[in-house]
Amino acid sequence: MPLTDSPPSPTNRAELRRKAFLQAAREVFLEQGYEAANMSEIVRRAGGSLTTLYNQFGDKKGIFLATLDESLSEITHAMEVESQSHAPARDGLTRIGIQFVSQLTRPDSLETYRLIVGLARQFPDVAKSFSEKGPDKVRAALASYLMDREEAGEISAENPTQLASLFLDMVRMGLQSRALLDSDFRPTQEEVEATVSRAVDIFLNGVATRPL
Amino acid sequence: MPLTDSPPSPTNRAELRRKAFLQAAREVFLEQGYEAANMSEIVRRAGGSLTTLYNQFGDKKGIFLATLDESLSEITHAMEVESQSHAPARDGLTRIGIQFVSQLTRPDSLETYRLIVGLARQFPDVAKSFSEKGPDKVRAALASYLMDREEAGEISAENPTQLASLFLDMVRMGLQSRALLDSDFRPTQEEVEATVSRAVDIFLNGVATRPL
DNA sequence: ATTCTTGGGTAATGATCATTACGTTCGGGT
DNA sequence: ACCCGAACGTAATGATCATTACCCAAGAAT
Repeated sequence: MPLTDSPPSPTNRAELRRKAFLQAAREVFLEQGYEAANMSEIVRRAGGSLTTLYNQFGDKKGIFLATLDESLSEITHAMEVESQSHAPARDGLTRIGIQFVSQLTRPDSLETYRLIVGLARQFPDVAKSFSEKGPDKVRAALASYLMDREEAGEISAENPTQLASLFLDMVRMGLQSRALLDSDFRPTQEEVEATVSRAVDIFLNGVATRPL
Repeated sequence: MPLTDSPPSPTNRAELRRKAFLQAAREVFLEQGYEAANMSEIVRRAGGSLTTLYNQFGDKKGIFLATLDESLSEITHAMEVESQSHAPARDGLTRIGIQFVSQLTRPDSLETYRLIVGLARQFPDVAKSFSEKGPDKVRAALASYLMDREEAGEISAENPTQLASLFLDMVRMGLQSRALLDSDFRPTQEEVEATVSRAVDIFLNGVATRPL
């Protein structure tokens, strides 16, 4: 287990190696997938040697989990929703939606998600930890914002968590599911905004021309 | 290319073999994933021999594509949406939604989807063909139903296709995304109905207590 | 300077398959 | 009963790795 204290000037050699390995491994896993990824390729890109790689991470699964951890914390961190806001519903939802979708359709978020979904059977713990750190957190944050808006009398939110899920799925999946299946597709900022704005419309007011 | 005519009584031997291979291959691919799937294991389960397997399908990718085709047509066929219906919006949407979600959360639909998503980078053509045969078809069917409902004056549907996507994503993803990450999760009929009914409510009337 | 530890480079080692080759057997058409 | 092509079963063949062994260099500590 790496200690955080190190001699002042000569920055921990091992630490540098580790960073380089993680960076390279992440590239390789995202590009090739878990099975197809080649340990030697990682070393080729990171420099260093197979020996060191194995000493630091144990085995292939070990280094894979380590890279996932890094990717996850990066993604989920960038998603710390601004749900403390007391902005009016339309504004707040739009802002949150755009933030959320932009984050999820970044190429490496997508690739990471592909990996996790593909391996959910093999590594259930990874998938679970992802759910908790990512989706669950965002949903909870949005739910609390919705409750705030209900108190303001703008909306009716009996079941805020379920409602939050519905909204997130709505803004998210149009673009994400397309992107998941077509790895060349990358939505523009305008597309993101248009999708979100349409979703917010429907979420708030529905499509009925009269109560149905 | 296999001809469809065969001697009346002695049902085409090759045809039987083919069915058995496809069935076994599908099991193996869904259980193990593409890379990990073992050709000999397929033969072990199907009976017959490696030689015959290769003669019928060419190579591993070939038999994989063949099984995918079968899975897809099975799924989409079962979903030949009752979009010809002229039922009132709430009824029609509810029925379509339930049908759709039940279908997609079946274990082998989920596993098939996992496989395709995981391989989208490696075999873009597979992912594309899946999109066309599956999602695109369903979306189009729903869009036409929405237009019908617009003519009936029940809803306003400027952009029916986009609207269809939003609705489908809404009903679908709550359960599907949970199931994708947790391979043990299987929604009950009640959960499906509750989710869909809530989604239909919001889709039709929104959550706003007054126009926003 | 010398030992000691850790990382580097290269080449085993051992598995695990996809894919093919080969000699045998079987069914059914004559 | 005889023949032919299609299946069988088994065992190559050849790749491709994960993982390990070995031996050498360099830096730190003594």
